[in-house]
Amino acid sequence: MGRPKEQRRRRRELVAAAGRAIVARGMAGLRVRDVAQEAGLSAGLVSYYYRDLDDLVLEVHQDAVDRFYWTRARAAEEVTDPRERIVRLVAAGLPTDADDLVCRVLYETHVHAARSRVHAALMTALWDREVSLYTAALQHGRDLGVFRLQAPATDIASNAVALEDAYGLHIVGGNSSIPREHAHELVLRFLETQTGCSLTPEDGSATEVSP
Amino acid sequence: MGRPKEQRRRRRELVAAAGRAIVARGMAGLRVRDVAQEAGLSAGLVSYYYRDLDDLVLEVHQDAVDRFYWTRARAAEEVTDPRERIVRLVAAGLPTDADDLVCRVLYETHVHAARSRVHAALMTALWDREVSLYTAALQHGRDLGVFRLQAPATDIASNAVALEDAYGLHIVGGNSSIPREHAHELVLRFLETQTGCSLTPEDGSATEVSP
Amino acid sequence: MGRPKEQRRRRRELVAAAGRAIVARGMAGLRVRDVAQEAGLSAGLVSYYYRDLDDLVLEVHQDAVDRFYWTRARAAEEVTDPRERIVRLVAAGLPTDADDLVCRVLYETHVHAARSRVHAALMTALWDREVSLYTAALQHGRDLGVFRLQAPATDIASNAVALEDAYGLHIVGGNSSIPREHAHELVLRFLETQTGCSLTPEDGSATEVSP
Amino acid sequence: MGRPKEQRRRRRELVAAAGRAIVARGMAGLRVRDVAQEAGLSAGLVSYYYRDLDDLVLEVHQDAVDRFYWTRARAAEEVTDPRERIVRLVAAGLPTDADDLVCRVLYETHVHAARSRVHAALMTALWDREVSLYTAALQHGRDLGVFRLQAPATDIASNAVALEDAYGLHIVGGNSSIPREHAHELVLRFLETQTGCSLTPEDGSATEVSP
DNA sequence: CATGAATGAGCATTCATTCAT
DNA sequence: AATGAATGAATGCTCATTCAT
Repeated sequence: MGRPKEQRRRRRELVAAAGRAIVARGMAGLRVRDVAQEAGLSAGLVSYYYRDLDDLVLEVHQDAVDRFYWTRARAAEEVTDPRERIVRLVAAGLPTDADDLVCRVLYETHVHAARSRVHAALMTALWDREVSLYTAALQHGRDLGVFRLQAPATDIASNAVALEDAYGLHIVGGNSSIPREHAHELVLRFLETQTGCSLTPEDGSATEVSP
Repeated sequence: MGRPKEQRRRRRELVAAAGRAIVARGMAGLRVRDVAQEAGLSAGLVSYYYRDLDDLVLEVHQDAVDRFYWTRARAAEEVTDPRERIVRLVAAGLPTDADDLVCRVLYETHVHAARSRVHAALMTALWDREVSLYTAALQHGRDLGVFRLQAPATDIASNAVALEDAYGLHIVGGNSSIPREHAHELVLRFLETQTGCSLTPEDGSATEVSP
Repeated sequence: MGRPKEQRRRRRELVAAAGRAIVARGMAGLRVRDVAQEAGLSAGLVSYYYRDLDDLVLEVHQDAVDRFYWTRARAAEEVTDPRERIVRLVAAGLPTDADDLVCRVLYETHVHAARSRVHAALMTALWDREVSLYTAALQHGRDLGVFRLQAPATDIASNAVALEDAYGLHIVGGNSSIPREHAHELVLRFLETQTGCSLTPEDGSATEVSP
Repeated sequence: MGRPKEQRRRRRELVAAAGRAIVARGMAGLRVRDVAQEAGLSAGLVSYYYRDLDDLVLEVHQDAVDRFYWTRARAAEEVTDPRERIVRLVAAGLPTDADDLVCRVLYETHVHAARSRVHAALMTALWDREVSLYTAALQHGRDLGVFRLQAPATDIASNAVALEDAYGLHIVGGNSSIPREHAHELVLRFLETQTGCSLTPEDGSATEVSP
């Protein structure tokens, strides 16, 4: 019944609206009304498309995970130099600012994962994919002889992703002791020591660190 | 007017109950009823003690911050050896398990900080205190000649706290790719490379890492 | 957006129901539930139409004022003879019986006026309009030479309205010493002495009072 | 049990407090809490003295009736001249101002009489006593040859009391078209025409009205 | 497809009352 | 005698949902 094209469009709108609503009201406080208002629709229509709010929330999480992952993956793919690739991964791995929508949705859903198996699974999946991204870049650099890794690639990758996660949490949370730029520096310095390679992005000529 | 002793006792009970309720239902979904039920009291009595739920939530956050910080500070103070001190800081900095109450409350309130100045301030304060704890321990070890720091003490401290924050988030969130033990290892390995010092806790005889 | 016709009908129903509820429970004791029950609707719907009960109460007052005034004005207009007109004004100015709905609503709101500027204004407005009605009728009779007024027309009018107000209050209040018929007599006798004109309605031939 | 003196004192305090509370919140909206707060006591104690609020309200009504009646009776008794007596009755029959406590209580209870037999009886009793007061004064003046009554004494008395009741209602209700002074004038003018006797209180020498 | 009307369940809150002190 | 603690009932309100249009 109806045109499936319209259906899909509406659902995409609702996912976007729900994301904004979650950011505004908090995951656990999400109400059908909020989604409707964000979407500029009636509350009844939201129920019409999503019988269960949890389904909608799940799609929001999936959507955020995809957006976040592919943004980073694409950013990394755009360059071949392993140093450049790492620098780009870090840049795309931190929230652009305290209002970064995708990141805020992800933190909301991540904390919510403590109460939901499905969301825990999505969180785990994103983690694994992010670690893979870093691992691949690190191994690539090592294979090219650019990086001299001080630890197993997956360990370095894990810690890099962890640092991003933590600093991201504090950035969107408004921790005044950690400006985004500072966080950015700290992650890069960490990777420099772990790869034995300068990753200063400003001068454009990332060079090996002399011992 | 009444017995202030009883008042304070009740309020402490309610703070504890509210913490459990927040963990169970989520920060934004917290209802007076939940707190009352957790405390085994009537809903009316919760309103009687806390006209505004926000006040109660704030006390929960403060309480969690204090508990978390002092547990770590005390754990660190119990030993004088800088290596032991670092090891203890890491152990006390990660959730004991996925159900660690204080940690789950902290993650709930941290994400909520994105919507509340006051909670952002509390989160910032905890961060600063944790970084100080690590910084002091690192400087102490350096002064004793045990640590050869590969970066400024505060930078290493920041990254250490960040790693704990992130791994803690994934532990309580049920990330099956990061068991607590693994996270523990990763943080310690990070600190070993940054301090140039073995921090293996098992054998009890932490020794310098030979280059 | 919806059918305004239906909206207005529902609101009129609610005003009527609220009037009955006020009479049954008293102005200050009015509850949303009472209105809903009187209207045979759910309590939620009352809130849906009137966010604030005060707004509904205000409309009830306005409605009662209008009904009361226009009933009297129309009654007076139906006849041209000034004596008949006065007689009709008096008859329409007293409650039909102790259960007269409009009158009971008016007394409830009048007493409530002591606590509310808005209701005081409505009460004043009704008073002024009633006095005007009598004043006009008295002047008309005087101009025709039927009445010989013993005092300024507005003074007589004021006192006539006051007598109705007081006797009406006692009639709806169940004062057993003042049956409606007696009150009616007393007001008419007062007006006979003030107009120097017989106003006996029974025999149908009101004649001048001989001095 | 206990000292009955204290009991009676407390109950008198509560009656006074309840009167103030009724004026502030309205008869039907009266709550135990309001009485307690007005009396500066705990809510539990009000329940202790008056198991049923209706009993307290009844005493408030009785108290107001007594106060109102005896204030007038005493005012009238203080002078022997029938004109002076009438003038004093009128003065004591109108509220001193819009906040006149006894009068406001009486109007609250009078309107409430429409819902309560007992209060209707009290209202009737007050009415009868007031009419008696006027009737006696009028007959006294007539017997002395000072008044030439234009109607039966009880009829004039009834109308006089009615005028006071109505103007009093509008005065406490805040009817801006009827200042107290104006109401006072209108009642006196009415009585002058009915008694054929000047009742101007200002000059101190009330004299017969020449026809 | 989309809305406003309408409901009932669930919520926080307020209240009168009871109880221990 | 008097109070504050504590509760359960009741109230108003908000919400998700259903339905007619």
